[in-house]
Order: sequence, then C-alpha cells, then structure tokens
Amino acid sequence: MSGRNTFYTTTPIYYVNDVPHIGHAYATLACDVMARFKRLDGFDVHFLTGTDEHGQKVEKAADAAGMSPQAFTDKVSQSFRDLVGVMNYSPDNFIRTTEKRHYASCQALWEKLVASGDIYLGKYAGWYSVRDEAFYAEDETTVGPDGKRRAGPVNNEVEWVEEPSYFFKLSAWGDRLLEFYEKNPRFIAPESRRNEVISFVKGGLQDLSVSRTSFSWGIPVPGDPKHIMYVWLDALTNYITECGYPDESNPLWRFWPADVHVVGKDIIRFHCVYWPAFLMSAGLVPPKRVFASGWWTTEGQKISKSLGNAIDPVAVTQEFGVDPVRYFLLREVPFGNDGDFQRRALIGRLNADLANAYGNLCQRVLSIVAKNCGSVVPPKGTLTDEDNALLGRAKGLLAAVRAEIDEQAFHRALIAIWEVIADANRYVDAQAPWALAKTDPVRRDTVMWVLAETIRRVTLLVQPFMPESASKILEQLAVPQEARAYVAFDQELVPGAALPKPQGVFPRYVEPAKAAS
RNA sequence: GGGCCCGUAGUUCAGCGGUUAGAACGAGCCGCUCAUAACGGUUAUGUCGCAGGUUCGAAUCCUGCCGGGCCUACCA
Repeated sequence: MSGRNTFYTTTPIYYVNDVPHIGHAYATLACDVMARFKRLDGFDVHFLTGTDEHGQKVEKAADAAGMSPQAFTDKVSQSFRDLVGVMNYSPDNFIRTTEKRHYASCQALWEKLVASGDIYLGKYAGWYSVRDEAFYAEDETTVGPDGKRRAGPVNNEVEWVEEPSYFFKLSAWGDRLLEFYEKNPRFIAPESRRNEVISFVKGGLQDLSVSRTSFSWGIPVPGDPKHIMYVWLDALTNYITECGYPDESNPLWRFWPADVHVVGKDIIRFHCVYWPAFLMSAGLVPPKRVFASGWWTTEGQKISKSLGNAIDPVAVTQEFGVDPVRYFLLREVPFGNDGDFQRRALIGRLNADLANAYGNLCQRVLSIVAKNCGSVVPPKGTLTDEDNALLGRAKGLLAAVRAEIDEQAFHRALIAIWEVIADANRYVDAQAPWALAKTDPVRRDTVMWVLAETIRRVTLLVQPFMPESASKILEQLAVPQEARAYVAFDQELVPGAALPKPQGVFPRYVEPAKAAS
C-alpha cells in the first residue's frame, strides 16, 4: 500500500425517515473539511457517508407509501446523496446498509460476538406502546384510574410484551470500557460529552437486546433468521463494512481504526459505549475518536416539523452560495456547541468576513497588479521588516490550522486565517502602494508581491473550507493545480508569471428590494 | 431525584487566581482613495447571573440560590 499516513473520517449514516436539513449538512461538512485538509496535507484519506436504511420505522413508512422497503429507501437515500452535490462534499464513498456486502459484514461481526461468548438468547420483556413503537421502563409508566397503564409523551396505553431476543453481554464490558476511556482521553470529544458517557457507564450497564422478531426489514441473525439484528448493531457496522470487513486483506482495511467519527450529540452513547464494546468483543480496535456535534436552532427556535422551520440546505445555498454557507456554519459556532442559524448573522459573516475582509483584499491587490504591474506576478525586491512580519504570519498559518483541524476546532482555524487577512489589509494601508506608484515603483512591486504571496498562502488554507472560491482565487494568482497541496506551501509565487484578469469572488449580499405589493 | 455543561459589552464569544476585563460584528467620529460605499485609525458601552466564603488578591477557586441546555439505555 501507500506508505503515507492514513486518515479515515465518517459521518453518521443518516436514517432515511427524514429529509436532509442543515443538521445533516453540518456533520458532513465537518468531515468534508477534515478530509479535504488531510488530502492537501499529504494524507491517504478515506471519507465515508451514507444512509441507514433498516428498521421498523422504515418498513412502516414504506408500507404507508405503498412501496417496497427497497424502493422506498432507494428514493429517500437519494435525497441524502443529492446533498453531497448541493454542499460540495468530497466523500470517497456513499454507503447504504442495504448493500449485500454490509449484510455479510454484519453477519460476520455477529458470529465473532457469538464466538467471544458475548451473545446469548434470552427474552425481551417490557411495557410496549404500539402507538409510540417503543418500550418503556416500569417507572416511566403510570396506571390511571381506569386501571390502564400508560406511558410516553402523549400517554399512550402500553401492554406487557415478551419476545425472544438475543442479548449482548454489555454488562460485562463496563470496566473495560472505563479503562479504554482512561487510556484514550481523546476518544470522546468535546469534554462534556466524555463526562456524560463516563458517568453513564459508571452507573452500570445492562445487557443489550440486539435482535427483534417484530419486523423483518433488516439483517437476519445467522442461523436464526426469524431474528433481525438490532438496527444499531447493523448501522454502526457500516464503518468497518466500508473497509472490507471481515476481509482484512482488503486494501481499504488500512483505514481501520477510523480517525474521527463525527456524530450528533444524540447518538453519542451508541458510538462511545456500544460500538467500542462490540469491536473489542470481536477482537477489533475501536475508533480513535468520536466527536459529537451540537444542534442547530433556527432564529432561536428549536427545529420542529410542526413549525416547518428546518433550514433547507438547497434553499440557503441557492440564495447565498455554497461557500458562504459552509463558512458560516463552521465559523459562527465552535464545533461541538449548539448553534443558532440566524439569517442576519449569516449575512453579517458573508459581508464582513468574506466580501469586505477577504474578497476585497484580493480584489484591491489583484487590481493594482493588473493595472500597474502589467498583469504578471510583480518582481520581488529587497524585503523590509514589515514585509517579513506579514509573510512570517502567513507562513505560520499552516502549522496553526493543522493543529486546530486535529482538534476539530474549525472556528479557531478560521479565526487564525482571518487574523492574517486583517494583517494584510492593515499592511496595504500602511504601505500605500498607490502612493509608491509615483515615488518608488520598485518598492511598490515588492509590496504587491508580498501581498500576492500572502493571499496565496491564506487561500491554500481556505481551500478545505470553501473549495470553489479558493480555487477561483488561486486561478487569479496563476497557482497551478499541482501547487495547491501543502507540500507546495513554501513554493513562493514566481515573479513574471502571467495573471488573468481579476474578478470578485465574494459579492456583498444586499437584501433584495421588497416587491411592491 | 442523580450527573454534566453554560450564564462576561447591543450581538457572538475569549479570558478560567494577579497590573485600568478583551476580540470580532454592530454604532459614533477621523483618515485614506488601490478596492466589492470596501480599507485603516479611534471612541463608547459591561454592578463578569445573584448572595456568601477562601485568598494579600476572584470573572477566574468553594458553597448556596436563580435562569438556560443536555444526559439518565434498548424508536433511530
């Protein structure tokens, strides 16, 4: 294989009972930025996203739609696949849990768990609400004056249900999990999630029911096909299915263990408790890190179906452009926190950070070069302390951004880049190249070279966040495709290279005039 | 009930024991004119949720209270 370092990142696989909204877009975006950064940084990268297509809910939704489950999931899965294009993601593959190879992988994993003695046949019993399709613990139920037992958000009637089920001996894994967390402090991020998971495990683990007989849309248990595997066992396994499991000679197996699973904060437990337990039981290494992203609200309100206030990625990107939306999502909120999607804040970021600070910097520099330096990279003369100060900060950016990306601190990476952009704008004013044009054109050329070179470095680092816009700017600097990876970070602009006519990349957003009514 | 986060300028946040509490955006004023009415400089605003305590010294540590959010397992 390649001798390069590998980097494997995954999104949650999205459950096909929902249409994609900004929350889905967000988790995948984080992975996309990491994947793009690591590719540019010379890593052998694999970036996986996909859909989770089994389970009772899907079976019922398909039935209600008068479709076969397969036809139904084909349809809904496509809307998530379309999001890849809408948001300009760069996954290496889009996995579906209905793929044949995934059945084989899950069944192989199951057999490993059996061989380890961690699976046994028992009986799953509990108070079940048909309306909610959920089991409730005894203390979650109440008996009303009519003698009927009820539970759940709308207090639906529950009945005692018993069904045979296979169990995973999770109860035996508590100490080993705690030891694993202890030895791998980076395994769960952010910190508060780590605390939650540890306290959950310390509270004692019960065995986990890992098969159902109440529906059939799923992966049959080997040797007992009446039983369908618990959807989470099925879903989590996608991450190793992709690497070829159980065939460890598959070339993609080099990517396991994954470097970062990005997940929503609601599914942290499945990824941080069940998943490492399954893997260790099967003799596999758990992933290196699970990062829980927060939730987005809309203009201060929770996203809810009844309010219909979910942000549609297609609509926002059409209105504001893909790159500004990508920038906003990662800059506005520290990754791991909850965020509020405010239209006003998005416009503020677009205008202040992109159009004014960065876009205008490129424009003012490139138009001087075009008008006064003959549309070529200007000659680099003797550098002053001011020149070296600015260039030095631009050079330092790669290491700084790399460190932030490795912590999934995307907002801090962007802050670091934008500090250099602000420095560059200050430098333009301090050097006043328009005045130098009359007094010292040689010095003016050097100033313009320093600026162009600074924009080159900044833009190389902007690439993972805003690929399309960065590419346009690099074209205007005549940086060839092969000089855009970080191995070429120190490959300075060569004076004399011809430059195309500059063009604005981030137009200001002006609220359209209200139509007369 | 138990546990974990959080509450700092209009807004988003940084600071997490030590000089007059910071940044960005937004607002005012000044400058510049290369540029996307962009850029730079500058000013202003805060009982650092409340009340106690520890300390020579607390936004920063401890306790209590108030307010917000999350976790507390088998729908995913």
